[in-house]
Amino acid sequence: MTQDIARTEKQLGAILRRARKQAGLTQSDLGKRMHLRQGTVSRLEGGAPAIQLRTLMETLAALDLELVIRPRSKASAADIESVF
Amino acid sequence: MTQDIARTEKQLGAILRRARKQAGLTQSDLGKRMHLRQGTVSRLEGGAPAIQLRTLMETLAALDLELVIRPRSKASAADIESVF
DNA sequence: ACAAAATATACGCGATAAAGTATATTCTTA
DNA sequence: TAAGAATATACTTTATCGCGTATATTTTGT
Repeated sequence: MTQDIARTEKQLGAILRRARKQAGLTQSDLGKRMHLRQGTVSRLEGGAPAIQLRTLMETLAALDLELVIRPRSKASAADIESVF
Repeated sequence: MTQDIARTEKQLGAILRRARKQAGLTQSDLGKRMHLRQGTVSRLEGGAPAIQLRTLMETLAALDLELVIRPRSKASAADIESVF
């Protein structure tokens, strides 16, 4: 699964956490790459809604990820939380 | 063209602006859909980096868009998107 | 060219992010 | 099960959000 859909902050956080772990990084490691506190990374991954956009974009860059914006796919169930 | 890559806040803003116009909405129209002021929509579309994540997610929902997070495309042979 | 509509900015205000620093709590794993 | 590591929380300070409201500056249509 190289593509993950995020419609909520929580989904987005879960995706980022998985990507970070896959890269073998701790929150502190990742934070050091972009001047973010470990605690800030924790909030982002936890799905805090009031995180700043800059923080998200920096994190994506640090994890070598990119954002794709597209019309909502209809096929998928609206229910989410299906994190294994 | 149904998929737009955003690696910076400015790119993201431009994509949202295009989607809004395509939906035939003004910034005020869009703002009313989610309790955001016209001025806030303006900043988001302008690429302000300190916009809050919640604001982005609400805007995506109001425009019936979704976010996809994926590894950065290499732009070489692996770039499947540029078939057009 | 002009009026109307749309968008960009601005100010005060309450709320809150993120820094800096520290500690508590929850995993790991030897 | 007891470290040790990783993650979640907390407090103060500084900066900025988004609101409400208003206005300035484009952009659009006739």
